[in-house]
Amino acid sequence: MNYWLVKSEPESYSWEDLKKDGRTMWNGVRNYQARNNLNKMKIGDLVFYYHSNTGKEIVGIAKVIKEQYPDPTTEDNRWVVVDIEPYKDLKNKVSLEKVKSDPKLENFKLVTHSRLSVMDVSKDDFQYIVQLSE
DNA sequence: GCCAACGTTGGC
DNA sequence: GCCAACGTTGGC
Repeated sequence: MNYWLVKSEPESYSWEDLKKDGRTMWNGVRNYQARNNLNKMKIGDLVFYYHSNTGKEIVGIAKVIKEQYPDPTTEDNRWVVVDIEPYKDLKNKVSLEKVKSDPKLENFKLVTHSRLSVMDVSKDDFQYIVQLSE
């Protein structure tokens, strides 16, 4: 079981949209590092859902329900998608500000690789952030 | 809305 | 293979 974090601008597709839809295809990734992470996702993996730009906070946890397949929104076969569904709301959202100010999370990729849109999260960090949200 | 950081592209 | 130019992301 692995843990991940994906970013989305709530203006284009928010956590609420995902809950309304029940599931979604995570398309639009056009970055190799992010794509490589999509490739590694397995059914059942848990994924933090982060709102970038507006909110700048982790708002929920999604679950991988379909592993990588070619992105149908492009002819370019380099890119893949996965399907996710909402798994859990975070009781208390965890803001970027909080993540940044927490010395335990100084190596969290959200801070150190701020432009990466799909990143892996260590089990320790995942559990720690879940704790922060309770 | 600006701009820094970073990734990609293409000319040489 | 280098690097300048350009495009995109995301915090502020």
